[in-house]
Amino acid sequence: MRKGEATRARILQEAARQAAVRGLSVVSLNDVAEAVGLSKSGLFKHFESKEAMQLAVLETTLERFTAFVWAPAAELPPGRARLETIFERWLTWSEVENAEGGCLLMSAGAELDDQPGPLRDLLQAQQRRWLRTLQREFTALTDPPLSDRQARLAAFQMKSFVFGHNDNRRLLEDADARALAEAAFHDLLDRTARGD
Amino acid sequence: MRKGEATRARILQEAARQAAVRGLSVVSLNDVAEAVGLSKSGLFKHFESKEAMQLAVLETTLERFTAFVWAPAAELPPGRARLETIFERWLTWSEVENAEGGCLLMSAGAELDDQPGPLRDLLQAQQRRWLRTLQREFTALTDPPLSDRQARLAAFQMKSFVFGHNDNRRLLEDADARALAEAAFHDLLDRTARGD
DNA sequence: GAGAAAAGAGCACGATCGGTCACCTTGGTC
DNA sequence: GACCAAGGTGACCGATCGTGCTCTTTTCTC
Repeated sequence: MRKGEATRARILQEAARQAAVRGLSVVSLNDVAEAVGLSKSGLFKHFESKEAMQLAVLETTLERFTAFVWAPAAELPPGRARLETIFERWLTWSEVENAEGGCLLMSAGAELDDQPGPLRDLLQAQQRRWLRTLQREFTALTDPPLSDRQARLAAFQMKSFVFGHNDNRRLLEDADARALAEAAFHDLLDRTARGD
Repeated sequence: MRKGEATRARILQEAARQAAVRGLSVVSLNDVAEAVGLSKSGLFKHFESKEAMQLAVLETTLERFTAFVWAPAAELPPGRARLETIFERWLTWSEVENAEGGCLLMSAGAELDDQPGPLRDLLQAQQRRWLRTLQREFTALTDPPLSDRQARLAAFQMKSFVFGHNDNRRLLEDADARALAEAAFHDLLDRTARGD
């Protein structure tokens, strides 16, 4: 059982890597098994189907995302510094996690947005929660607190900048992607704090 | 030849539809052929390979994008109204073009960003040009004109809002996605015009 | 209307896909 | 050290993948 959990983790790691590069729905069980040093049928002792493996990949990636982006910010009190930490960690996450293939959550979002099923359901639920978290953080930014609509608008922009950063960096290969995103975000923080 | 061009167009239309839903690299020649009422081998009289077909799909989609988004704006003089038209048409494009599968250019961007080849090259080149076009439009927004850096930052934000709109609408199924994007964009126009 | 070229059908190929089954090997427990 | 379940292998299944081949039908041109 100890052994089993270790190989399961190795499988998930490799599967996540391939999913980030080729797409979550296009990972090949054969290739994953080979890379891990297993036979294809050996995989099925850890996951009852390909979809179950994809789901596990998504779950562990979501957990890693929370640990990497949210956890460090959670130690700070609500406010501007916390939001800045979230944004910085978020950008860094999308840069270093699966460095070759890019952020899995982002590519999976584009991939799953029109393919109903448990994968989409899971990602949608988490992303909705994440966006509400951001909204809550913005609400706590000013005194008196922002209106719901203002906070939603700010959270929407914050998230948009992460998407923009990702596209500029990966498809356009723009070396200034991060600087642009940071500048846009700090403008957003400034005018939100001013109460625009 | 007249006949051939017609079926070629039908093939491209169906292939684009499937590419938007399933992903550009996962379109099935069999399914495309069947949907068009052709045999699989019949496809190869119009495209020498699957990749050639994907490339043609991307090319025609890019042309349609330009015709739908840019052409109406090009009739207006540079300035705020033109930028507003571009943004509105862009959002509408992503909503109505391949309504079931979403904007092909967006999903293809996420799909191709780590897969070198002519497909990625084409999309990257066009998207870079498009972003420069937006930057140019922003430059012409104020008198005196915006600095390069300011215009780039504005274009980056505009594009980001389209990405955010797309994700909110399709994955999160947020009914307010368009309203949020429009609000964010008009704020951007306002403060850019003010010279922030 | 004859002839050539284009459009398309049908079949088969090798590869790969996710998945199953029977069998063997290892590791942990009493 | 016996035992049993967990971990893992290899062969194999049917389906589908992109693609090449030969052959027939349609369409355009003179």
